Amino acid sequence: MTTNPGSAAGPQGAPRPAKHGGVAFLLAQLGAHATELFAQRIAALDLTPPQAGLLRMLAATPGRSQRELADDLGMPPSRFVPFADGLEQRGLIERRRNAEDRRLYALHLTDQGFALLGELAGVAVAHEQQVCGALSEQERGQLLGLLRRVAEEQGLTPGVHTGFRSLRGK
Amino acid sequence: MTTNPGSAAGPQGAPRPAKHGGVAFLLAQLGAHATELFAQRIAALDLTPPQAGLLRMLAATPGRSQRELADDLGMPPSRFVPFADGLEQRGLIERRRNAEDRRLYALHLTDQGFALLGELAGVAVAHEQQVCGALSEQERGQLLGLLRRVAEEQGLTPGVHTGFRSLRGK
DNA sequence: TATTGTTATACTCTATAACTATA
DNA sequence: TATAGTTATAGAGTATAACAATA
Repeated sequence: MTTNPGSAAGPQGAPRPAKHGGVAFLLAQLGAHATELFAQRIAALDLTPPQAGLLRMLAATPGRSQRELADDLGMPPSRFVPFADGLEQRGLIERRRNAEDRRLYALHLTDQGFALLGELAGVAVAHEQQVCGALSEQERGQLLGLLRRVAEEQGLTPGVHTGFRSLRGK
Repeated sequence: MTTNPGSAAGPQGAPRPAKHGGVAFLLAQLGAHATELFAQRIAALDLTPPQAGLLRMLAATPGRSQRELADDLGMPPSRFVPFADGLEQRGLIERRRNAEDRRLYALHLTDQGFALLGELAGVAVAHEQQVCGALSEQERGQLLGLLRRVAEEQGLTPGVHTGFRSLRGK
């Protein structure tokens, strides 16, 4: 179809400069940016975003099964295995057998895991500062409130997100 | 979980429950979420987020070289080639030779490309509504203002983001 | 010699689907 | 029979680097 339809903003008329983006676009853009900055920071701890995510999740609710955790992280169980292996070999997490149902593992942080999580918290603070540098303390609170409302309404689980598509730091 | 072995709360004291996230974390979480919803919507147009991104970029500033565009999209030139091929074969964009420097192509939208961009605009509106459903009109404006300030201070180019890591819609 | 676009290739990542052990 | 974890494997996606044409 060459003749076409549609919108007039074509070859001739001034095409809307694809306005530079509404809230949704800015969220996507800033989200990717924040994720990238965070990935760079935690690379110093030899961690990737999904690894940091698992450590946080295990601190929040220890003893969960691999399948549950894999689901929360948005990865298939088969991928979770080598993913957890890496952290276990580094002594950051450990797999304990569940006595009641011996098919399941119960994953826990080790002392080393908790220690690293502590460092991670420090990094997160610096990261937050860097990202929010443009805003006053008050505005930061305002933004936080709005984002929380949106996140809740969208049905997102606090503290976890399945958006870490790649396992590599970047 | 039953026995709940060991301390649920870390080696000793209660570890901060990895608080559910500051501004930076929420941006990452919501950004990934918004990107996913958008990808699902434009799949109906047989487009992926980076493809939609290129169409927008070509509407905003036509005639740019492949290398420039590839850089903006965060992909190596070698990956841009088959990426552009797909859109060209669908008649959405066209490669014109640059008379001044014949090494370069000048990429442009075709009429079909403009038409599809029009449809895309409609989708974007619906997407914005869905993501901002929790907020009043006023709050939406407030959020938009805050996000723009952050984006600007972070040095992000309006309208483009390199965060589309994968070529597939998802 | 440097740069744009292209192709070739090797490598990583990923999902799917078998396989085991428990239930 | 169904489920958690694991392993194997084939396919897709990716970057690196060589190449051709132009500057």
